[in-house]
Amino acid sequence: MRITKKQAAENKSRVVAGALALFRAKGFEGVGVAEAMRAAGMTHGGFYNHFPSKDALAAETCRQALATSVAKVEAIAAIADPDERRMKMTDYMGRYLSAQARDAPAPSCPMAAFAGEMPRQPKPVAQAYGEGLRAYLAAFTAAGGESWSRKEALARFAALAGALILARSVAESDPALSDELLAASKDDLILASGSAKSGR
Amino acid sequence: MRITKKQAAENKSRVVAGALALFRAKGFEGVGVAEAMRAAGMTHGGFYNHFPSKDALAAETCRQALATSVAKVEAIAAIADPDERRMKMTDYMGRYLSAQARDAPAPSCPMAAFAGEMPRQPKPVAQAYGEGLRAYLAAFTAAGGESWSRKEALARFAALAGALILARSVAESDPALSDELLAASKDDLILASGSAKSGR
DNA sequence: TGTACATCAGTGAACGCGCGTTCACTGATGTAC
DNA sequence: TGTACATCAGTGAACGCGCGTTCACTGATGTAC
Repeated sequence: MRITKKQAAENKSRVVAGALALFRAKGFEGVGVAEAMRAAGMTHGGFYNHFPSKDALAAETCRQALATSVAKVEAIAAIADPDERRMKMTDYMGRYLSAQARDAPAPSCPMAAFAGEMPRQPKPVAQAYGEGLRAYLAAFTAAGGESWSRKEALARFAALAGALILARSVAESDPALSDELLAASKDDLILASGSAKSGR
Repeated sequence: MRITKKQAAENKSRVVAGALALFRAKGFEGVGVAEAMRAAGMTHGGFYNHFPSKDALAAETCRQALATSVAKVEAIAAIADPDERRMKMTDYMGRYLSAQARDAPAPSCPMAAFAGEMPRQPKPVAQAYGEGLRAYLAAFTAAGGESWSRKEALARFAALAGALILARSVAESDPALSDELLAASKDDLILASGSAKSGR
C-alpha cells in the first residue's frame, strides 16, 4: 500500500517527534523501535524505510531537539533592548528551574535530559549532541549580553542543568528536597545575573 | 559445592563492589545480572541466593556508593580547624571537577553518575538514592562551615554535579568544550567559596 | 489524457540474541547425635 | 571427637519475553509511453 511522498515525509517527521518525547522521558535504551513507530501510528517493519538503524533515529532526534533549544535562546540573544533581553533571560532561567519543567514526563531541556546517557552513546549520537551543546552555549553566552563572560555563562548553564537533573532525581523520593534544590539554584543564579556584572 | 558462610558473604560483597563499578560506567539498564556475577567470578544462577531481584542489587549498590561519598564529606566536616577544613573542601571540589574524575570509566561521584536514571528507577532504588543525597547535602553544607548557608551549599553542589555531567557528556565528541566547562565551573565555584562569605 | 507497469512505504511474521528469572542438581559445610 | 545427614551456595540448562533487524508481500503511487 504505497502512499504519497508527502505523506511519507510527514510520517517520518511524526516518528522523530514521537521518538523525541519518548527518548526524553525514558532514555534511548528505554524506548524500542516498535514503540517509537507505534507512537507515530505505524508498525515497526517500516522503520528501516526511513532510518538505517535505531541509532540513526537517536542521532536525528538529538540534533532536532537541541536545535530547537538553540533557536529559543538565539531568539532572546537577538533582542536589541538590553533591559528587555535581561528580563527575557531571567524568565527563561526561572522557567528552566520551575516545578513544571521538573515534573514534565519529558524534561524540557534536552541537554539535561540526554547528558547522562551520552558517554555510552554511539559516535553519531554523541556527535549530534556535542554540536548542539556547543551551539547552545554560544547562544546562551550571547543572550547574557554584557552581564556575563563566556566563562561565567558556561558555569551558569552547568549550574542550571545540574539543579534540574538533581531535582528530577529526587522528585519522587524526596519532593521537599527537590523543591529546595530548585529554589536554592534559582536564588543563586537569578539574583546573581539580575545584579549588574558583579564579578563575584 | 557448598562453601563457607564467610566465603559466601565475601562473594556477596564482591558482587556489590563489581556491580557498583559496572553500574557507574554503563548505567543500571546497561549491566546484566550475568555480567555482574561474572565480574565477581561466579555464574549467574547463584545471584538469587543473595538478592531477590536485580533491582535489589541496584538499590543496595546505590546505598553503599552514596554512603561512601557521604562519609568522605563528613570527614571533612569533622575537621576542627576552619582554615584546614576550607582548604580540604577546596581540594575536594577541585578533584570533583578534575579531568581525572571526568575521564574515569566509572565517574567518581555516584550522585552525578546515577541522577539521570533515577526518574525511571523502581521505588527502592530511588529511595536509596534520595536518602543518600539528603545525607550528602547535609554533610556538604556542614563541610562548608561558616562559608555558606545550606541554600548556597545546595546551589554549589548542583553546579558541581551539572558541570561534571555536562563535561562527561561531550568528553568524546568535543574535548575542548568539555575542558572549558570544567575550567569555567572550577573558577566560578572555587574562587567563590575561597573568598569569605561574599553574599553574592 | 489514458494505459501499463515499475516503484516503494507500510505490514506483519520471523530471525537470532541477550535479558531477568527459575530450577534440578552438586557436594562441601554446618549440625545433631 | 567421630559419624550421619540436612542444609544451602554455586552451577549451568532452560523458561518466556522483548529487543533490533530482515524479509516476502501488498497495493496505491509515480512514471514511461
